[in-house]
Amino acid sequence: MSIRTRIAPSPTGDPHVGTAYMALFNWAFAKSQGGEFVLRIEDTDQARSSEASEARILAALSWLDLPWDEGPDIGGPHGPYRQSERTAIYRQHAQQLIDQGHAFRCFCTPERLATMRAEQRAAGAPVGYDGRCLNLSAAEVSAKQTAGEPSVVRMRVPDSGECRFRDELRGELAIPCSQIDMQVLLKADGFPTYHLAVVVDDHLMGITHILRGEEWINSTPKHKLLFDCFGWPMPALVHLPLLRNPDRSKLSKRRNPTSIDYFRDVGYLPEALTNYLALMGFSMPDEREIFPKAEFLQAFSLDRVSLGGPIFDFEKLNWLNGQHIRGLDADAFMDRLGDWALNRQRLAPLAPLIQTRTERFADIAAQVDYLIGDRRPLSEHDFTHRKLSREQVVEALFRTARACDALAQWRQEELLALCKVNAERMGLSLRDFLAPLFIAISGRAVALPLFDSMAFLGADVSRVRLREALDALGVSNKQRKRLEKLA
RNA sequence: GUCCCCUUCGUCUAGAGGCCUAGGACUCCAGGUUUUCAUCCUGGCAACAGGGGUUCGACUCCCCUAGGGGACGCCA
Repeated sequence: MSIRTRIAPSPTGDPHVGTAYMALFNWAFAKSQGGEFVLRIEDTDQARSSEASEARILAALSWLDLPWDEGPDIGGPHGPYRQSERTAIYRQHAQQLIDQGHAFRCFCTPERLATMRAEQRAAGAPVGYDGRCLNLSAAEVSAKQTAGEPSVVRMRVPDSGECRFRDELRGELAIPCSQIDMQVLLKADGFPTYHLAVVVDDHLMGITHILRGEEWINSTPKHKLLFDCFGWPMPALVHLPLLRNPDRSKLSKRRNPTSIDYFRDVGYLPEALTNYLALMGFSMPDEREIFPKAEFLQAFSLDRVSLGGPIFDFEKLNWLNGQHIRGLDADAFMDRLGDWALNRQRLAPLAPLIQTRTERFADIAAQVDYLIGDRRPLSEHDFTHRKLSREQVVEALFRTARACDALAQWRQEELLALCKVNAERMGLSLRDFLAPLFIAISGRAVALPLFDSMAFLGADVSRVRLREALDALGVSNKQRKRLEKLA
């Protein structure tokens, strides 16, 4: 049987470099053995999923040149490849589980569940559903349903024993059943949770090997149980290590740029990024470090995968990107540079801003330098302001950085709104509040409009610049603690 | 708190019981090439988490401890 792997991103934000990492390994594993690589969109979270995000993920994976054989855009024999279009399938399977006694209706409110968890945690017990609705009679269930009470479907879990499964890199793993929660399978809105959808789809789409992040090991028993209930064979499992921040925590946008678009925008070559990602947990048999994707594919083998969580090291990525750039011949170099810098599509949003401010084309470079390339390095005295104290400058930057970290949608209106709110809280005019931000983002007091600039630069670059500004000002731990308590 | 995973230079890693005086790469340092800088070349600093076993022999196998990470959502 032919090998089939998949990448199953959730379109809930920026295309994440972790998705690229998993896609690369899934792609390499399948393709190295003549198999297929499937792209499936896991958009079962109605509140957070967006078409825009899906489009960006597809574009990002295309940019990295990780082509999929089946997917929402190109179809295939196992479609649809978007989970929101498969809800009937999940409902039918959930019903089957109920009919066979493997699942049950639960009417507990989110509020009750939250209190329950808080109590369990306080008591030091394993946190999980307490089984209140476990033994509702059929009559009780239908009475509640006709009364219009919202409900979910939960899976039943054996209350003793342990769940065993095999990880191709770690061998046999066992997790006590007491640790497995009675997971919600179907939400009140009729959409499946990840756990139901992933099992049903992986089976129906003929996935033979699941390469995913280590963070999933603990929920594997839920999946194993479901595969068993349905009487389906479990795909082979490969849990890859997680990419880490320098402090070894899971890579996060709060501490590092994580959007694939960031890497494109600041001028990394896609082949350099995939090359670098291939080095995370994998090594060539001859220890070569600079190689094209085709050779990675050729050499790929699970027994060359290591398990320690690799720290994402921009220094080494920069070196590697330099190697790839210098490896280009002059023509290719010019083409690639042109695609990056003088890209019509990329520059389009800038045109209306620059045109009105230009008398000679020579004026342009100085206006956009901080948008096309890096902003100049900052020091403390760049932030001296005629009205604002140093403390106020720091606070304005901190508030903005914090709000930006939490921002779901990187849009001008949202940015303006968050600045207005924070300026008001500090009792400052918007103009004064924005002054340090201009410095942080552009490196100067007078620049193109701030929110246009931030929108153009994107979330990751903007966040990095705000963090760097705070670093330049040298915020003490004491001050940081005070700032973190601010409303 | 409960459970699970992981552990070789600061970082990415090689290492499948003797090839190990532990190798390579990034960073850093020193020298060389270069009108400057960068590239490039040469050299250097730097690690088997600790403790017990098993074995003639342990970086490699087992156990314990420690450290790190992850999971515990009607998120994925």
